[in-house]
Order: sequence, then C-alpha cells, then structure tokens
Amino acid sequence: MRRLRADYPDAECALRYNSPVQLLVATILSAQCTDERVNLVTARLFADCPTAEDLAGLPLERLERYVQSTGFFRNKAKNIKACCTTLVEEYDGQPPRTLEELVPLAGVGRKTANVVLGVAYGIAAGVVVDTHVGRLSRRTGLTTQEDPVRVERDLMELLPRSRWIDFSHQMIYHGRQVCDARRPKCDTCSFRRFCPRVGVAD
DNA sequence: ATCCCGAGGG
DNA sequence: CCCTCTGGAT
Repeated sequence: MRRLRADYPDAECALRYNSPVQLLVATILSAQCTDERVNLVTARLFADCPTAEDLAGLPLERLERYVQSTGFFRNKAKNIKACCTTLVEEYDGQPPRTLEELVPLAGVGRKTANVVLGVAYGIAAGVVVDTHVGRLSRRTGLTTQEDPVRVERDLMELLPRSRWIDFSHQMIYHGRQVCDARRPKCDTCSFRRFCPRVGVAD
C-alpha cells in the first residue's frame, strides 16, 4: 500500500466530466473501452448535451452515432437514454448518492456506482473493481476470486476505508503503465519484490 | 454462460 | 489473426 501511494500519489479518474451526471455517462461508456476513446466521444456529446435532460431527450439514433466508436454502442446508447430519463423523472436530473439507488439504473452495476459515489461525491461505499483492479489483485495475491463482487469483498476486508477510492485509481494506473494484461513489464516493475508471480505466465 | 461491439497493439 | 480495453443485462 505504501509503495502504491508513493508511485502514484496523484492518481485520479482519467475520465473527463463537468458534473456527476456526465461522470455517470462517461463511466457507462467506459465498459470494454479505453478512457482515451471515451473522452474523445464525450467531448462532443457533453458539448451538445450537457445535462440529463438533454441526454434523455436525444433521439436514440443520434445518441448511437455519438457513442458508436466506444463499442457496444446500441446497448450503451439505450442504457444512457433510459438512465438519464429515470434521473430526470425521479431524481431531479442528479445521480442519487447510494448504491441501492444507483445500481437499479439502466447500465449501472456496482463498478459504475462505486465510481460515481467515490469520484463525484467522495463517498467510499465500496472498492471499484474493473478489469485492471481484478487482474492486479489476482496477480499480486490479494485475492484468488474471479467474480468482481468477491474480489471487492476481499479488498474491502484488506483495505482501510480511507484508502478505498485512491487504491483503485492507483491500481488502474499501474495496470495500464506496467502490469498490463498482455505483456506485463515485470523487469521494471517496482512491485517486483512483493509479487508472488514474477515471470509466471498470467 | 452468452451476448453486445468498435478500435488499437502485437 | 488474436487479445484487450475502468461492464452490464439476459
């Protein structure tokens, strides 16, 4: 934990947004897609449609065209429209502040809900477990679980709540820059001494 | 377990 | 060609 904090003291969410709703939409778009591409898409989308009302009112075909290059674009467009419609109708256009209220929204699971709560509202309701956090947690032996919900439970037991939010951002940075999925750079990794699987495949 | 789905790297 | 990218719904 100390090394992680020392290596990435300024790690933060790489998605660009100007409001909690925009962060929620950007996070939905980030599924199986690089944050860089999400930012490319949201730059245009949020310039034209900054609020939940704007996004909910956008015809589905137009929304699909905006988000097309992020992949899964039909699902993502449909979910964003439905999600923003619910926000307008039930939450005055603002994402709610609890997991219980966020997860039922279209296209929102625990990962997305934890990002919005932690990053937009500073609420540590859980640990964000995405593909990077899951992979690194398994490689370093913090968990043996595959299911993201079980990985999250293990991490919540290991980490003090005060570190839940920063931990994920730091793991994601390290996962992108060093411990990537295909060819991890174990020879230059600063976690070499702690890692039980240096030189081991997957 | 399977489907959704485009873009970029090796 | 194959794999991966801040997943979620059925």
